[in-house]
Amino acid sequence: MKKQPIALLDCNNFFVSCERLFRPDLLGKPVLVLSSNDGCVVARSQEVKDIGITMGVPYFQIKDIIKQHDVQIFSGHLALYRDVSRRVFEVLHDCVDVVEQYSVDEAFFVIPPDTDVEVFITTVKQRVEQAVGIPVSIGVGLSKTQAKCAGALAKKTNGLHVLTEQSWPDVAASLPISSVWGVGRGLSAKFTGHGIKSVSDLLAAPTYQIGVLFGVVGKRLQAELSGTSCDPVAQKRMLQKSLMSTRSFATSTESKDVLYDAAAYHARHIAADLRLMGAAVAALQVSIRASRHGDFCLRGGTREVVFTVPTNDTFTLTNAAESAIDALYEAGVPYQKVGVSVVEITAQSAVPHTLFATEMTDNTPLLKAMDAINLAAGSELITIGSRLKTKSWQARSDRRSPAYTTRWSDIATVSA
DNA sequence: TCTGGGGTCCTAGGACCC
DNA sequence: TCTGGGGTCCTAGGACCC
Repeated sequence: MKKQPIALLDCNNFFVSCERLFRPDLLGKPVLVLSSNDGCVVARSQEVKDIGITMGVPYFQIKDIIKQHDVQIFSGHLALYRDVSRRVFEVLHDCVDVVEQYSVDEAFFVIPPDTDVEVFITTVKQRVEQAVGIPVSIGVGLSKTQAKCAGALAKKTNGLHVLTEQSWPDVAASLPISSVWGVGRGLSAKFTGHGIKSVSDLLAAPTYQIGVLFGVVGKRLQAELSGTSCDPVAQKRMLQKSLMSTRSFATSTESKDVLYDAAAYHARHIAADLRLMGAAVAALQVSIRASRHGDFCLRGGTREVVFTVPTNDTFTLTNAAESAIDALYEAGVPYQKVGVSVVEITAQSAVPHTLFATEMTDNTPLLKAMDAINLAAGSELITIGSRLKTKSWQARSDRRSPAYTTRWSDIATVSA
């Protein structure tokens, strides 16, 4: 059977492109987007990359250079980006059958059989860019890993790159092993230590030796790079395996009430997400941490609460989260972060009826109504489990753009 | 003074069993 | 004084990704 090429569609400088969508005056100007709490750089326009500002660098370290080059700054606005992302992939789904969304700004898809690859991806790129207005790149190879390599090359040219059997050996020789998808700092150092510096070096190494030294991860990388796909494009999106909500505080705190409040905030957001997914969970984990950069960096911990029956009930989850805080809290520690996560997510339809729940109240109608109101408001109008009147612990987002697409009051006005 | 948030997968090691 | 070997399952932690 002939191998069907795999493509990767990647939105260019995605968060920056989203901001520019509603601020076309910023096209061609240096723009960057900051993480929550305006902590560090998470997206850069090409102009910002050219200045030499690197990914993930703390904001306070680059304030001078930002001023010097008149860089435009935005606080990360995930709701906006998610909405734009949804539109991008809607168009992609219109173009192809087999699509696997990989992240908020990337998706793999299978090139349909008997298609001219170049023509096909050119059309896809044009359709997305015309319909949504976000510039995208597309790379094509025989595996996801090859497609990622092609995608990187695409960004350096006109946004399209197709690897062929003829071009691949030269490309492989020019690609450092550290640039490969799945090769991070640790693996890269280990590869280099064994004399494997480029993709060709890895392809030339005996497979059994790679297996011994690098385990299944190494063998899979080698196969994928040689054009044998080990990870097919998944047509159906399965239920995700875990879900978490975490946030650093604007400033650290020793207040237990703040921890309660933050834990409840995360728990009810997870509960709402679960209901949206039609899913339930059997356990919830809460973790609290002090600052990573200080005397208390090792303080904190994780606590799990198990439910007798899988649930997505906001009251149950917030109560569990607060009881976990009770167990974890130590007076006198300046806490910086609270996170709540759930694993083993199951479809709600698969939740068994229990023999043990004696008088379980069914809050479903109430919670459904609450979800609908909050969704329509575009913010948390109704909350459960809050103890504090203010959200003083919440992160700073001083330079956040309006919710152009998800909040009625923020819709852009057009004058003609 | 100020360093993100949300995921997946793999591995090693312990508990437990026969 | 002697004290197996092999298997499974679970968990915590690490590496990696966007």
